Amino acid sequence: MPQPKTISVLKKRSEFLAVAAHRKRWVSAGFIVQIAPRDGALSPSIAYGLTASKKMVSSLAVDRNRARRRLRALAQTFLPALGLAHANYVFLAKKDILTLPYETLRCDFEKALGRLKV
RNA sequence: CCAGACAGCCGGAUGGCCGCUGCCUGCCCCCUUGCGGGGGUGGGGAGAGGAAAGUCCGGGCUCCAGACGAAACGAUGCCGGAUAACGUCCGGCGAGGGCGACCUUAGGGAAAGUGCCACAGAAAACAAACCGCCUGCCCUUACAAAAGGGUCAGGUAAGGGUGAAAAGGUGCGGUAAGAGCGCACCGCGUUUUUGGUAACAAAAACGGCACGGAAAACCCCAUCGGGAGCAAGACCGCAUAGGAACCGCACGUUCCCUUGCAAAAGGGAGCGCCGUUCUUCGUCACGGCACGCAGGUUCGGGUUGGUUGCUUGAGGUGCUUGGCAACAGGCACCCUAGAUGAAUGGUCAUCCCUUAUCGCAAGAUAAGGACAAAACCCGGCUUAUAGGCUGUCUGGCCUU
RNA sequence: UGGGGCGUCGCCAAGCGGUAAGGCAGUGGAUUUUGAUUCCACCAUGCGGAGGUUCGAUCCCUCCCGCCCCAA
Repeated sequence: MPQPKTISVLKKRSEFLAVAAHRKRWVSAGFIVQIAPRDGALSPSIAYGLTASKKMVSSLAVDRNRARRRLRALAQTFLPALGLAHANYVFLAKKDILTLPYETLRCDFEKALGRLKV
């Protein structure tokens, strides 16, 4: 729940590529999670990035924005408690994230984070 | 009440919990001489659209380019007005559609020129004779008349058939048969007059039909247009390097002045050459005529961070004045998103609406909530759009 | 942001004002004992969609839809 700032956001293209190159991921119905180790010296020990592409989600900007917001809501709420320290996460949205109930997404989120190790 | 036309508006509502991005602000800490900056933690307030879309036009703004003109290229195209501008809007005109309210309209020029009009048809554009009709001549029956005929000579655009289109239409006269050959009306053209700013309309006279379509075929005429775009542009930081290769250079000439004995040097003017603007050309302007600096092209290498531009603007709302209107003027009030792997939300509840099922009904349950999200900013156009509301008008039916 | 191009049968495609070539594939038949090859025949509710110009549009014009490429 509301904690002092313990997570930050990935913004650079090179950071996204580094996480993808680590090749560890978990696939669920609504999204895909990728994980990579994070430099321990950086002050927030967890960081995440979001991707909603035209190919995987929808060609409409409205749908892509909604998919990204649902993912961001999940990450902001549960990642500080469930995420591993010194890790970078990247979430890729899939088309079904627009229609799945929130409760299902929450269960998938917990399961995916439990399975992934650096 | 039904059907319809036009104009305008809305684009789910309220609340709880948890968040995001700017702005204002209280407190604490750190850096700084100071201005100020950074971090933490509270509070307040703001936060997608009518199309934000497609990127089809027009501008503002910014940078680049020495000025102007012509050609080329592109766009527009009835008339008048509005506007910063437009291919937009408003008001008219003409043409077409609808019983009507109203709607549609790329609508300059075809006697400046070139080209096109397939098939069919005799003929498709300085018209033309296939059938037919008529006259003459000739032949035959049977001398003439009449009828029939002809590898004959003419006349004829009334009739036939073809075609999208056949060279004014209808009627009367006229004729060998016909024909604007003549006349009346209609159409067309020219001229004049009247009304109108104009497009155009109306009337009169004359002409006697001359002028087919098509310019969304080329084209001509008129008007407009310099190019690129906020990834424009500016600043800071970082990094690399002070790279490599190649290209080009007119080495002019005449006169005058100054210094000098002279050689020569400096300055000025003319001609010539070279360079400088956007595809080309021209006129003018500016600069140059040097063995040394600068220039151009290509290759190689580095950065793809931050700040700014960035939201006060042809701005909104209300009242009012002018105008048929688009719109313009005046006064008052208001400040209403500024993100950049890109905020403006997630979730829950109640209500509203729609659909489905159950039910006589009240109602219950379930599913769902149109299109579509700013990316420098405006004015338009086009396209998408569930459901709903308001006003004016038209046609029909019923009742009084 | 700016610029350019393409949609024609299941596939590859020509045509670019006058009734839509051709090849591959498919279907049927002939040849063959059978198959391949070869030969013959058949195969497009109308050229991505909607309007307009024209007598007539795949072609010309306008607006949409889908796809691709280039520059920064």
